[in-house]
Amino acid sequence: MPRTPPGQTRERIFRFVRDRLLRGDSPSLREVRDHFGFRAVETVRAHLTALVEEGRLDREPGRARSYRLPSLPRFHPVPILGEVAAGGFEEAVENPEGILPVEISDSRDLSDFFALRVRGESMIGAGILPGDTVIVERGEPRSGQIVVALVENEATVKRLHLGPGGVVELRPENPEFEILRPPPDACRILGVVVELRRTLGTRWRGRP
Amino acid sequence: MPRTPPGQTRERIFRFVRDRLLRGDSPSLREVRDHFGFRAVETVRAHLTALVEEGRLDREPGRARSYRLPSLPRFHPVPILGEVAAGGFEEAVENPEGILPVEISDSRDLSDFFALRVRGESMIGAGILPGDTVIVERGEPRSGQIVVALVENEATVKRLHLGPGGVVELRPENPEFEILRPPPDACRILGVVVELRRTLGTRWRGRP
DNA sequence: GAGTATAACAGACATTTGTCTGGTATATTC
DNA sequence: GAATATACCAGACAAATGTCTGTTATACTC
Repeated sequence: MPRTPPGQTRERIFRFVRDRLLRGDSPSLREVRDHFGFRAVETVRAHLTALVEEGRLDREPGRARSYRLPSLPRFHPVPILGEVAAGGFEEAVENPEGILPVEISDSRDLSDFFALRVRGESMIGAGILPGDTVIVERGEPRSGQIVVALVENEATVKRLHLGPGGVVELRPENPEFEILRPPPDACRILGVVVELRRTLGTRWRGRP
Repeated sequence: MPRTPPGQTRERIFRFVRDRLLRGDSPSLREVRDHFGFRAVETVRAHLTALVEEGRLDREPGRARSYRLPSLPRFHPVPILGEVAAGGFEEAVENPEGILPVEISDSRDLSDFFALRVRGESMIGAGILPGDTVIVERGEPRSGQIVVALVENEATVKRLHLGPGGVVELRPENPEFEILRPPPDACRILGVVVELRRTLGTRWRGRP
């Protein structure tokens, strides 16, 4: 293998490893060696060790395939809930429609998160359309935040307003919908919407 | 280790491995063994082999830490472009602001995808707000699709309408904005918006 | 030219990790 | 009760993988 200008091969190795890691598949030293046509494992190890020292990679010594991207946010499994309404909340978490990988800060409690598909057009004014997926964190919501609430056995996305004396208002962002003022015991705030995802397909092309 | 009811331990092992895999970290047999307090590696191997036969896990024999989730959509690295405007497009791809893992079908060409942060309020009617991140696939757009276009050296998100004779219309979805009818040589359609992501609130979110 | 840093190689070595063969115990089924 | 299936254990083994030590060559600096 001919000698290359300083840093050039290292950059190519970094990109190769990075792309493999983003696919969830950490390569072994020999796999990297073979990909670049090196003849010595040590060549790869030297480059990777340098990349770790530069802070561009992380690793655990003496472990197979342990290189990681320090800058890459870690994905955590968040259950996509189907019918929260009928059963209890915990049952819904135990039988998710699917799992969605979501970036969550390490300081948060993973079990506080879930995802929900949006029904209805009541939040169009906030850019939340039917069919969107919202990611929700359970916990005490503040006034003004967009929340998921369980009202009359149905999960609904609205903006929360807390009035004096603990009066709860759930405000839609669509003039065609009414503000909900449920009595405290008929309404349970499930959590705060922290992220929204939408896949654009062919379904709603040309919507007015 | 006491004997457990059939299937129960296997379920727990599956969940443990699944969660580790979603964090991008495939456990070794001995790591699983230690986590559950087994004394024999073979116990774990038997369970995992069964899970593979049930189709709940995938693996490559004779490879370290090679268990995978077959159901998990594969995430691919998509560059987040900063300033497309100034420089050329290829330069922007080479120097991304960050990398965003995106679910992409295997039939697509990974290098056709990029992500862009939305500026301006011209697409509020389509539920696309400033600050949102759109994921874009390069390629020939069809009339009616939401596209990213390069007009007067600035990337902009609009709905595309192709009129007779190849007339290009870029329609905002906000009554306060005008329809753009750029001459063909002053407008380059970069691609079609296929996904949208929005982070709400103060939750931490890392950018690599 | 001497010194130094970097790229790449060579090959032995140690550890991690997966594989295999056989065994014990507890249910369930016929 | 015999046969069968499953959960778990024990320990040897082999393959994959990371580690180490030493070497050669090229480029740059003083």
